[in-house]
Amino acid sequence: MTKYEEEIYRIITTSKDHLTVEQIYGEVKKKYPKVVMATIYNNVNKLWRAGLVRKISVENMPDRYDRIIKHDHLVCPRCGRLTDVSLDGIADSLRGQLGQEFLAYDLKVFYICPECREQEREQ
Amino acid sequence: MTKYEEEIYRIITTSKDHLTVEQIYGEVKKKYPKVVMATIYNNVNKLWRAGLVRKISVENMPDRYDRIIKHDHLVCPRCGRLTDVSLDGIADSLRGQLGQEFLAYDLKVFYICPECREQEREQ
DNA sequence: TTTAGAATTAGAATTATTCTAAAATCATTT
DNA sequence: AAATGATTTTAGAATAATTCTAATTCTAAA
Repeated sequence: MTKYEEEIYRIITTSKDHLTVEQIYGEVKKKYPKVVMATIYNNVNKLWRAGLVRKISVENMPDRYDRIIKHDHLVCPRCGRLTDVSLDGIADSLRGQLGQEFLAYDLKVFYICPECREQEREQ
Repeated sequence: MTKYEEEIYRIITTSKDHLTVEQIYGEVKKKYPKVVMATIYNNVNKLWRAGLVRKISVENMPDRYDRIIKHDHLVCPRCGRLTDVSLDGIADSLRGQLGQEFLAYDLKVFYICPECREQEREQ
């Protein structure tokens, strides 16, 4: 691993949030102020292709990066907030219903997050 | 509905495939050769915001559009092919496990499609 | 040290998408 | 049918996101 790979890997896997390349860029800059965007792209893609980080795509939102460890996501369509959640039994259910092997699955549940629900009440 | 909205809606909802804006553009052009890309973007976004079509985002693939009718997707990470599939019991399982209401969910199952599996065997 | 290979940089190039203002179209009222 | 105002479409510029390329720097082995 090169220093940037290592740093970017560390940032993605230790962050509580789900970071965009823009945000990762901001973080890497704190330690290596001269880094350029191309390096962030190079390295997140490398990490992603190597299966070391996970990329999360949601319609009309920038891609975000996450640790690999298996979990699902709640997505608030109002504010874009992602929340980790672990749902049981999905893989078993898929295995039962699909007549074939699968590699992985990706489950997003859309809901209005508490903050947005609160805001709505205020209006 | 304007003529383009109508045409684009028809194209998305009657296609067997899951079309990109590029492909929708190609289709609309058959009937209205002078149409420009901006019109496609305007109208798919309008349809999407109105909840009349669904947008599908998969990492490292262009967004695609689909009919609204509820179903899940198999995704082949090799070739990008999307296949419709209807999986039962997911919503119930979510309702049981989440302590809160949700709006919708989005489930993608990654698998190597028959064509790609075949290709692999040939090598 | 020198050198070969990999990593990083800078910036250009490409692609995707949005924005803006003008032109065209449409529906409605006169 | 002509005039009006509202909406839609167009063209092209502007912006944003991402990739590419070639030059430079770094690293580690000979």
